[in-house]
Amino acid sequence: MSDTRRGRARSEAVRRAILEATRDELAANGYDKLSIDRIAAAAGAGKQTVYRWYPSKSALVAECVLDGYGFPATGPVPNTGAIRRDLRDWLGAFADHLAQPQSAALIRASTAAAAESDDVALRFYDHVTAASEDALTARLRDAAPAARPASATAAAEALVGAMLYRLLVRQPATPQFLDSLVDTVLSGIQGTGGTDSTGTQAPQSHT
Amino acid sequence: MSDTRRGRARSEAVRRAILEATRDELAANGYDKLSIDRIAAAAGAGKQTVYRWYPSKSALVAECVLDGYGFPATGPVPNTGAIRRDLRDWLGAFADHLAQPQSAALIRASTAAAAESDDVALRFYDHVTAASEDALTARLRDAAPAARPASATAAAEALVGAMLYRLLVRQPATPQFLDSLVDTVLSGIQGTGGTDSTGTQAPQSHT
Amino acid sequence: MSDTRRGRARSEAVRRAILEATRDELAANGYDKLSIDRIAAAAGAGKQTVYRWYPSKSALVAECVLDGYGFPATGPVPNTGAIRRDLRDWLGAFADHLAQPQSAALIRASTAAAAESDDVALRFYDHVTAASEDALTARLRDAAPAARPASATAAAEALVGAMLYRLLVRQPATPQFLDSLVDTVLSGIQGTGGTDSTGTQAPQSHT
Amino acid sequence: MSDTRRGRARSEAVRRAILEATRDELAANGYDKLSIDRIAAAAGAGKQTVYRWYPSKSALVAECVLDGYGFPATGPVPNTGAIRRDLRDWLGAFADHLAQPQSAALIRASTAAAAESDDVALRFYDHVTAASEDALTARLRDAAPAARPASATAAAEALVGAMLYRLLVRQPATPQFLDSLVDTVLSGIQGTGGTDSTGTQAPQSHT
DNA sequence: AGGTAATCGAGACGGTACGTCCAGTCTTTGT
DNA sequence: ACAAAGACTGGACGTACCGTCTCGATTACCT
Repeated sequence: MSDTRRGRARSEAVRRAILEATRDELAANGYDKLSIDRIAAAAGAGKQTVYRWYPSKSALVAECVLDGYGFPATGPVPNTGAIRRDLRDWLGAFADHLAQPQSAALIRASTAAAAESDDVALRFYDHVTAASEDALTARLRDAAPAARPASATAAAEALVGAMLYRLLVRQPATPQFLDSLVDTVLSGIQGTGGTDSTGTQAPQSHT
Repeated sequence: MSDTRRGRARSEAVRRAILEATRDELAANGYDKLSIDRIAAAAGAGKQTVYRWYPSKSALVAECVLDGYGFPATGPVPNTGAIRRDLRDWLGAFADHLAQPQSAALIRASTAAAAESDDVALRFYDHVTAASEDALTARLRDAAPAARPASATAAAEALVGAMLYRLLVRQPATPQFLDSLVDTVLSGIQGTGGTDSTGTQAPQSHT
Repeated sequence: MSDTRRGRARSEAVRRAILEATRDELAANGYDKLSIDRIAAAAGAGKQTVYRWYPSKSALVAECVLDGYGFPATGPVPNTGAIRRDLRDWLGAFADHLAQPQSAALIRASTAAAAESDDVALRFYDHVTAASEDALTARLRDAAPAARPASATAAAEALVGAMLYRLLVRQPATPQFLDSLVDTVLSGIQGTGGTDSTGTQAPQSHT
Repeated sequence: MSDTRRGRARSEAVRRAILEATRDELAANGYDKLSIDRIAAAAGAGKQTVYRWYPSKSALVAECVLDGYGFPATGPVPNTGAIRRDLRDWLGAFADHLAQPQSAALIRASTAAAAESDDVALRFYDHVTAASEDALTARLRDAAPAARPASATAAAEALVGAMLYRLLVRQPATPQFLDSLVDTVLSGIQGTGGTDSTGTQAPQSHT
């Protein structure tokens, strides 16, 4: 009873070459114009080899961007004691990464891939939300132990959503924008404060 | 010196038929598998006529979703006096729209189109951010005249970004999520409060 | 009771412009790539006007080449008393005309048109065979009153057929070829002479 | 240094299917209305495969008619000792072939193809003239060893030219016409005889 | 050492869609 | 009524890719 496979072993080197070629093609031409033929040619591989590793264009892109090149590692939020500055720095690092044209192209490509494929969408969600929510939750737990977990999710997705939205619509995430974003998420809309004299304090259910 | 156009007039009826066929195709197959051939056939039009109106797949989709069918009109935020409830209702109406599978497909398609094309991305931004920011700004002005304009933009994009992100990654915008989102945007992350004893109050410049 | 047509009269000038544009297009691109759009544009005419005069591409080409430009008038065979030289000169003049690249292109185009359309084929036959047979018959009647009419037809079509065949297959009608052709038609294949010691003199019926 | 071809071998079966589909299409619709789309569909092949084998409509038709179906093999002229009857039989067999509507359509198509393309024209010439000239020369050598080679070419092209001309202009090659043609080529125009009392015996140079 | 089997580059295969061009018709305005 | 202009449906063009299949040539394991 043996699980060692017979025949020639699959080459990791070829797989890497395919991912690199994919990354280059994505940065140059975007998701829509991605061509398996071109990728295979650029990687010096046969088309069949590409399909052996990745069954579809979207799977290839997901692998490339999420587990290979392109998406930032989303490290932990730093903890200097000053939460506003820490959050701002963390978000700024993310913005700096998105400001590189090549990274922007890769992430836009992965959003297009996620729009097409449910599988990729879920991988995208798992990779992005989980990481950023964890980072945020960990930092907030230090600053405010009473924070409810749902708030961290909402805040994480508001931050990530706003950043990706800006990327999608080609608006730069300026320092001013990042400041306003951090302020909003930490303190609520300026001027409304944390209280609502006319509304109900408890969240209302809808739908 | 004449501005009268010679030749047969361009048919608005055909244009509408093209947009309707596009809408149906998008809902059925998604952006990637959209075929101009099929759209033209379904609209009873020649391919050339489609290209006469819209130079590319992305332009067609943008017109279809933004100025035709699919994207909610993003009306004004209601003003019952209770801002939290008003905002929650406004967002809930948006979420209800996105919960319809057909609408979800159309909007995912338009995000894919925006990812492909700078032009479409800007039209998307103009249509979505401007409308939601205006609605939000108008409502906040009533509630808190002192709010800075930048906050409205950040808040609007945080809300819209979070909603679109959820749509993209196939996560339903549950009532609980909407509640948390409204709370965060109105009051900041629960537990951190409106003050930050350790951070600087004034926003820091970054990058 | 009036036979004057109401409205604007059809313009002969436009018709001529159309034929000239057709001639130029044929010489430049050949029959296959002929485009009514281009012809109309070059003639400064609307497409409808072209179709009003000529219902099809082949009719237009027939009119252009046969009754307009391109095909030689096929005048009478000269009569200097020396029939061989007269026939040779007549054929030489035809060959000279076909040697011009533009004329060659026009006639090749008309053969392509004849291959496509029965109508054009018959017009072609009427124009070409009748004229050359008449010319040949008239000359032969002077030289040999006993000649049977069928011979003139066969000889005319052998000559015309050989010339068009050479044109079709891009072989120049060299002086040597013309000499051999005239010899063959006037005297039979060299060396076989006018008698056939082993065959029957009277033509045999076949089929 | 290797001449082994890599990749999947090209399928002769597909090539044959393409030629058969072409033959059927040509017989049914003629050269002008020939559609590569339809041919590929009828052959159960992709368009690209058709283009891989034949770069253009005219090349495809040439291959189909000349080296495939349609053009008679132009066998040797029979030798029963009676040259007139032999030649008449040979030509009659050719005429019989052209009398079939389907064959007529194929050959008309190949003349249209030759009119379009220099390449096809030369292939046509090589296939037709060479074969008929060889057949004729071989037979004449037996009957009249003194015949000059140039005569055989002229005679062959006069015969072939006349036959193709009749085909082009939709005139049947009647037995009477064939008789006259054979007489003309063997003995010269009836009534002029083999001598020319008023002309020069030696061919004149022209042009 | 010699089979056996999976993988490799290469590229032909049946298809689908592309974006362009043209045929032939129809509509609009101008003459 | 005719003419130019030009939009319309329809359909073929030749190209580019898709995903599959078939080659000969490599590797690797397994007798």
